[in-house]
Amino acid sequence: MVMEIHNFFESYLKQDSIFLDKAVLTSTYMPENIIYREEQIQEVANILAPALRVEKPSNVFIYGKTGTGKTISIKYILRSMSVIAEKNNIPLRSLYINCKLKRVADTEYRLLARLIHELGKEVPPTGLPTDEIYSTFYSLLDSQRQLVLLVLDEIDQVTKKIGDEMLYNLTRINSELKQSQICIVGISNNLIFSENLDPRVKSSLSEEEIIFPPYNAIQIKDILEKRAAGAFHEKVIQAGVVEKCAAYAAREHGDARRAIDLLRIAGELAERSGSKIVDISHLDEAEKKVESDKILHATKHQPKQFQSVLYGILLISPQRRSFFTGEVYEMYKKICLRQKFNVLTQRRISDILAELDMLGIINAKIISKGRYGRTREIFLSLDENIIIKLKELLEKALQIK
DNA sequence: AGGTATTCACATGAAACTATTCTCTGAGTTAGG
DNA sequence: TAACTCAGAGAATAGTTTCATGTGAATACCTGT
Repeated sequence: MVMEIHNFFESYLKQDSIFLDKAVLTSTYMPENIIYREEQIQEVANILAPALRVEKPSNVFIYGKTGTGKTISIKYILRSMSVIAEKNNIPLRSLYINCKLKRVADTEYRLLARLIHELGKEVPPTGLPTDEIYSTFYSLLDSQRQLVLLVLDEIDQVTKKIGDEMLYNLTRINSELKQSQICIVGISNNLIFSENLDPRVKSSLSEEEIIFPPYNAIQIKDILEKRAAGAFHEKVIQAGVVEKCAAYAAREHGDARRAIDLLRIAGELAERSGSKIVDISHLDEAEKKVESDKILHATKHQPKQFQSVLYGILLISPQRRSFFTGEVYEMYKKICLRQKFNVLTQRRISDILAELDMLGIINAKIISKGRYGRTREIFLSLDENIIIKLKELLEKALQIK
């Protein structure tokens, strides 16, 4: 047994990979130059350039859907700015925070804690009053003369959870600081994000706005080709694969990241099956895998109650094409009783259903049945394979049967 | 027939509560001098 | 007397409950012909 594993690793090592450098297809990879985004990068650079003279640039807001190159562009700019700053001894500091990361920066406290961490000081994960965290942050910022570029990626996620009060505080930091200056760059996926923001915050935060339009199919194809050339050995990718991949992503509002992910997974699947090439069939398989992984992963880390609701839906769905909140709630109650979980209120279930809808696991529409009330009409539009896997997962998690 | 008023079955929002996790503080305890 | 322990106070957070209010259109109920 041990020997077998040993042999497996030996031969795994010997077999040459179809990948030249897989890292090229990951989201952390930084290309030499970013194509089709030159205009936007120049614009942002124009706005932020005063930072190099230690003058406070205008706050910037960047909009654009997922996979339109926002994050990578801003990182690219930050990187080259800090290179220059270092060379010329400019006290410039850039902080990049992704606000969406669960349990890292998705609350006011944690976001600040994260910022402090980036500034090189540790702070306990909980237990302290928020004001204290604020003052630590202030004093840390003000400890020396410097200009801080604060990039908040997916900023809409924070506001959704904790309101815009903290953004207001951030915009006011400058007046409190004696030595330093801070410039905020907000990045948002949501195009109408700033509309339901406190007007004061809105005006001071979005002094400048830049929009990243989606890529079209041709652009995605070019991007993919460039990446593929770096990632795979020559002649691995079969004709038409890149094209199809691009077409698929273009259909989904020009999301380049998805296209790149898809290509990477297709490559991994091909490699795992021992193939020397990547063809369309691998791509199709990858597409399915991405979808099912997304859903399985999302459900796996949810609380029991959430899983119970989903299990209830799975039990109802084979018989019915669509069903309503009340029915799901009844089924859910039965499950809880049987498994001796405590039963949550319908109010909560309503929220859980909304979350399931957000995750794309169910498809819910709010309809009015006139005299017979108003409710969600729920469809479960998952592939048969995924349903089976999902059911297995849930039964295990909930210890059913 | 045509118009309007009701009414159902939830949706949606806000606030408040609960359990858990964590820090900090200071009293009490211990061990060594 | 310094070092250690440990309970209790105070905070933040996720998940939930409670209370309140909103809502779209199929029906019930009128009205006048």
